Amino acid sequence: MRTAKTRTTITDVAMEAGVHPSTVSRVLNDHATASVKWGVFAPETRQRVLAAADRLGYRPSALARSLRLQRTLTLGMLVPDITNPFFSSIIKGAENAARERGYNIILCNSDDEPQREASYLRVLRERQVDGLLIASSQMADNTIAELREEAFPFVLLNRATRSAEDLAVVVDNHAAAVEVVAHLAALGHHRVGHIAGPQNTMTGVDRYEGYRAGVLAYRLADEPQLVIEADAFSVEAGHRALGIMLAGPARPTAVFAANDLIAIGMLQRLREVGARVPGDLSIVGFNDIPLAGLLEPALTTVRVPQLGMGAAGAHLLIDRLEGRPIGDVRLTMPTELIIRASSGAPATG
Amino acid sequence: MRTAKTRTTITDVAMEAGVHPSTVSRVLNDHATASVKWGVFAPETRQRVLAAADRLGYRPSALARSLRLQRTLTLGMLVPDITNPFFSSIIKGAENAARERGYNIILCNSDDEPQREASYLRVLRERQVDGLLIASSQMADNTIAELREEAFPFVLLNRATRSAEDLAVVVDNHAAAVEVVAHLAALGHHRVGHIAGPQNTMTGVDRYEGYRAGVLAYRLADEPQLVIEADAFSVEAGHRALGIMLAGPARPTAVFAANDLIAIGMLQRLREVGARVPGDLSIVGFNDIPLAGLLEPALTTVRVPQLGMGAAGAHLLIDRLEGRPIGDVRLTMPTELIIRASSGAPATG
DNA sequence: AACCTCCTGGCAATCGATTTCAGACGGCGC
DNA sequence: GCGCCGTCTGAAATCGATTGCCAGGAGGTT
Repeated sequence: MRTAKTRTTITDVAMEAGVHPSTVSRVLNDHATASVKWGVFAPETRQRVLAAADRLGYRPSALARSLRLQRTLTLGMLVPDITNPFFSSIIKGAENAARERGYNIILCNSDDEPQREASYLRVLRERQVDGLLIASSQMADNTIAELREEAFPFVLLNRATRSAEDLAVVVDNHAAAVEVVAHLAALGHHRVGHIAGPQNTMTGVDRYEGYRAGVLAYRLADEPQLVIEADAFSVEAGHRALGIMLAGPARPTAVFAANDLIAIGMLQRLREVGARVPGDLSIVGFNDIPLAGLLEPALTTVRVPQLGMGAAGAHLLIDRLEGRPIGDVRLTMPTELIIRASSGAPATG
Repeated sequence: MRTAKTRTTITDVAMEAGVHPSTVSRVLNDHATASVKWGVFAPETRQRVLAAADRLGYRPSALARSLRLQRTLTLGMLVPDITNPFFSSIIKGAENAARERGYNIILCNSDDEPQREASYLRVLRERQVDGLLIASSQMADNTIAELREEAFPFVLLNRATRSAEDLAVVVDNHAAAVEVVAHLAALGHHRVGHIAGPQNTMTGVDRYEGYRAGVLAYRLADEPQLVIEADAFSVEAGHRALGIMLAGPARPTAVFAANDLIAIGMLQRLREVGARVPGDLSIVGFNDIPLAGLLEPALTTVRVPQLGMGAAGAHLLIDRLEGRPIGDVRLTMPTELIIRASSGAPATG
């Protein structure tokens, strides 16, 4: 019983219909032959084959087909942490788009460990995924360079490389960060701090540099102690980092967090010390994850179109795979500053 | 250049090493033959093969191997919504466990649409995934019955069926719900409401019935208007449902939400109407998603070991796939009531 | 010296579908 | 009536790896 019944193959269908397997294949795929331009089959044969396939509940083996065609209709996706709502939204967007176009996604959670990343990369290539969606921010540039050299198709999400030929979907982190600082300056803040993301990531660096540009442009207080580098884009790291900043002499009236999770960690810290937001400290995040608007106070943040980024990435990759013309190699999605309750005017005096 | 270089195959390695492909296969897999009990090869041959494989950067094709072996070392996973933190944690747990044991996961987001579910199910079986992890709560029981009849291996996560043979990893929703009501009763609440989950899901029904049992056991107010069925396990549904309850004559002093997202929607509604939590209304959720403790007020909720459930599900499935002995067909994970700030004594008078 | 045993590694079938090449058959024009 | 052409279908190779079976050779025993 256990392994008794083997799957029904194309040969079974052929036997049942009394034709050759190749005929079955052609009928089911509406295939053109050298002589037949548009798979026009004798209606009688066609019917017999379809009926037989139906009767036997035939399901073609994607494995066999992939082996023959040398394409799997599968994309590999590498993300640092699926429980980060930012990435889960991106995944959802990518998965939807891929599905629409007939592709599936094998998901790999790297936990930001280079070793896991490398191991997954190997596995995905052994499985002959047609292409890769890489949202893993820490992946070493030379790992990516390797992919590029081997002409393995991939698209970077929420990061880019120096190479101008790599496909990537990004946002203008620098400009958005400047906009955040502008917003805080307009509210009357002069001492604006920044909890930066890890500086070995592109987003971390770009947002930090945008912050610096904003500080200079708006002539805000420019002191080293106003910036702390968080060791991860996480709640815990934000909690720790703000603790460090508050223990020092910085005394900011507003702090720009490198992402929403860091901002949430900061809010938590502020609750612990009994500070009011935005009364004692204004907080601005980045990404606008689904829960950002539901926090208390609701978080002012930069909206990044997460579903859109995922979808754009998948479409870009599939366009490349299918040889369609590609517009821009680097796609920049629009951002929008969403002003909510966590940012306000500084306390006077 | 584009398609010039085809992948290096086992035949290439064989040629390079001057041996037969079968020898390469056996060396690389340390394989026993009829006569050779433990893949003992002439060290010289062995070295030559390994060196050749290394020199050519040989990567076996998982596709070809899977076709031959009739197993893909791949699991399919169906979830209703990856952006729900509850499920993303389960996915993470499952993925970690699967990875440890050499399996990969193809992720499918059903969005709770039966049509998408069915379509994914078909695709996953065409791809010959070795087994399925099903966390999709709405999947019709007869779809599952079909899988069972065809002896297709699967494990249900966070739900079960009536059939005693189906593998499942669950929590005792009924008992946990009773415990929630007990907690609220102990705080002095007499009018405890319930925003129930969709009653076409097992978790929705079990938690509702546990609530009912608790209400009866603790002799609390037992009025129909104290229960509203949310139309989804989502923030928006919770927001709507509490609005409906508050518009009616129910006047609860505490409400048990069928899950944390519903509870978050309720908190949002209460902020809008200016009610204080827990002063005006105590709120209890279910699941303890990662952000539950970071909300303001921090959410009292039932902790469900999400990573553990995912991991247990993956292990259970793989045990079944590999023919290992299986302890309990239905694994019940422990829950724990986490008391935080959102539940307190009712206002007196 | 003949025979047996034990290693080692080659041969070929197999997994299931696709596709090129070629053959068969029927009809039509001359 | 014969040849040609167009339409359909069959035969067989192919994708890349695994594995049962078998052959040949080395070494030991009688």
